[in-house]
Amino acid sequence: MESKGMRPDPFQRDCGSRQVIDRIGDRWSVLVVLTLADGERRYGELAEHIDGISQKMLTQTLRGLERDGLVTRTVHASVPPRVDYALTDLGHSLLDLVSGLEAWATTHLADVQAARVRYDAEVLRRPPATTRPARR
Amino acid sequence: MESKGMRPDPFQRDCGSRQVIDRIGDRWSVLVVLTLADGERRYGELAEHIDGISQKMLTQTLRGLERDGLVTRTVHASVPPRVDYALTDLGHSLLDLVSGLEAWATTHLADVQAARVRYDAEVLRRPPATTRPARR
DNA sequence: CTGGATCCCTTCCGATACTG
DNA sequence: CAGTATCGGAAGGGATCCAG
Repeated sequence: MESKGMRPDPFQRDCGSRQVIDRIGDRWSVLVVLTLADGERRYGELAEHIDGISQKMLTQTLRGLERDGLVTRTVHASVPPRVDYALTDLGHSLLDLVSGLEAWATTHLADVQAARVRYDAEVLRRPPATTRPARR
Repeated sequence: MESKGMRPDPFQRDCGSRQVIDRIGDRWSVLVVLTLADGERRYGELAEHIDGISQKMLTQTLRGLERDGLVTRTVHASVPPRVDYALTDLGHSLLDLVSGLEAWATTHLADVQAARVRYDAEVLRRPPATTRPARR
């Protein structure tokens, strides 16, 4: 139980805020949230839209987001079954941030790729260190 | 080579923008960037400030950030050796976003934790499905 | 002090098969 | 259609020892 005066500090290993950052940082969570930006989507729609995600990871990611109160899961008792996912208010509050992430990624992609090429070329030019004598 | 008219699309599996998102999503990258927000830091300072990070992960994370052009690495030829890390302009452009992430995490931590408790309690109440007959 | 190299255990994650 | 169950390979990540 944290007292009112204490702010959560992600630099402390046991602070829950680090778990929150981890979830946001999750590879698929960002893409799922972005896909739900325009409104609710069916399970299959999500799977189709997010190229390369496996059934397992999609389900697992959705469960995680649901558990954290970021998305809702609505089961329609019909045949065939239909399940809709949508962002909660909490989820929407995250949307701005995540959109910003996407925007940053797309606008600075070229810079990052250029930096990588430069770095890799530099590393290749480095001598193998004073020669590594086989140990012993 | 992408033509000018094509925007990077993180929903495509092979788009580089997804790699960028992955780096941001990296567990330690966010914390390292945040630590460098106030200016350059020595290797040891970073290690001390980010509770729970191992030497290996710190070094690995810094290399990744350096490769992507987000941080600079400055070696001072002294004894004992001293290495300073600092954000590049590109790194600074990311800082706003990452700070937003931290802010969101800390302000909504309580909501997330409450949602988890609710969800977990709900799951426990669920019946073990129509009974699992030992297969066959 | 700042790491590089290794060992090794854990977690992630994709592929596949099966159920309501 | 929307999952769950399971297996095995790949990657993540900590501990330790060593070098410049």
